[in-house]
Amino acid sequence: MAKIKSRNNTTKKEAIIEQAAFLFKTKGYPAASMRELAIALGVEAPSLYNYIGSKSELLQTICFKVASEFSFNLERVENSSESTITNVESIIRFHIQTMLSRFNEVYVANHEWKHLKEPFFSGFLHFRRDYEKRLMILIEAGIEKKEIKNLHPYVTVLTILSAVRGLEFWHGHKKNVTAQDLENDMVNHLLHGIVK
Amino acid sequence: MAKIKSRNNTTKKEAIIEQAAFLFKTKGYPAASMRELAIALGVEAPSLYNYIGSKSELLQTICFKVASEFSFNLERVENSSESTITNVESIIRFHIQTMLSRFNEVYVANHEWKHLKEPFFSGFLHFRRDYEKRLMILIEAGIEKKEIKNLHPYVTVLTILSAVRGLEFWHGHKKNVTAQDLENDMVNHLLHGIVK
DNA sequence: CTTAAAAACTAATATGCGTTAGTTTTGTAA
DNA sequence: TTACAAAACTAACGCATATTAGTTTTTAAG
Repeated sequence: MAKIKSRNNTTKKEAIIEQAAFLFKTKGYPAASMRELAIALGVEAPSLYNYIGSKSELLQTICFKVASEFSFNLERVENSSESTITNVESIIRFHIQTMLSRFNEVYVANHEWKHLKEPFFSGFLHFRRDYEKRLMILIEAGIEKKEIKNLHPYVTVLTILSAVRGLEFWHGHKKNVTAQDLENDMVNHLLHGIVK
Repeated sequence: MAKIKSRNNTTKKEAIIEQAAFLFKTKGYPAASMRELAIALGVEAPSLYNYIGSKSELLQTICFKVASEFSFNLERVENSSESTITNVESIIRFHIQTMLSRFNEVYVANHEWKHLKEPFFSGFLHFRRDYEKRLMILIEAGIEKKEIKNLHPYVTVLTILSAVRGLEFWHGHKKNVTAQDLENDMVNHLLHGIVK
């Protein structure tokens, strides 16, 4: 009867993943049911299994897709020959832009990864730690070059990553500020502070 | 047979809430079961209902206790006659200290409040928005007095709140940095930036 | 020692979950 | 029109959940 509605340039599996990202974000992974996901796609729950292997496979797909994109971007920056400040700014802007344009998936990767099953849980944890470590190395290089204040590198990394992550709250608000202004103000804040 | 172990100066209900905070933090509210909570307290699940009304009541208690503490602190700052910078610094330090000393409960209030049932869900959402608004008013006053850069106040509030929230990741790491150094470095970063 | 309340227990209920099996419908190409 | 595969359906299984009811054990005071 009803057919899974797939937008022109996406497969049905991609449509399921997209809807799952929205649902996992809204309800949280454990509270999101396959029946509810199916209804949102105009279908009965068992029909989903013609396209996917399991509920947890959906979570894995979302989390690791996001992870690989951030990792790829960081690699690009690591190979650049710009100043550390320019590199850090570039990373902050990538985080902000990705957070805003791919909100559901990034949110799920940030919040629901702890419900991954092994070995994916450990794999994702390892990715996170590795990503933070690579950022710390970047920051340390900047301190070495006297471009950046001698604060503890992990605290700096944590502050930056946490701040951009917090855009999940801005997403709902839609204040009278454009995405571009938001991005510029946050970069300014994180690099130069708020004290005049 | 087995008795709920209550530490000397806490009631059994408080012991349940404390353990629930740990469990809700670790597994997430929907995935945390009353059976598991009971086992952690050395008891069968139905016995818990001699002390509490329901699972969701536990979540409500945790979320609103944390909320009231932050609200109370903000009220204190609002009535102070210090400079805006001093006030903002005070709030940041309170967030950091509370995050570190009351980790489980603050984490649950930050992450699991969306599983509150009505009218508590709406109530908590209202509290959050109100808290952010009051912080914005504080920031706006600082901009007026030319103490603070003219960035969009909501972006500033979001950046600060998100950064301190991110300490949930530090908690596990226990890097070679004391809580005091962490606090000072993060305050320094958020007020004055990282660029030398 | 008796007694009454506090606090544990066992058993059971209703509900919802992810998933599988088997069947029917739909869409497409020969 | 026929035939085949893709994709939907219904029914059901096994399991876990929060919670209730009713009963027994433990605790502590008179």
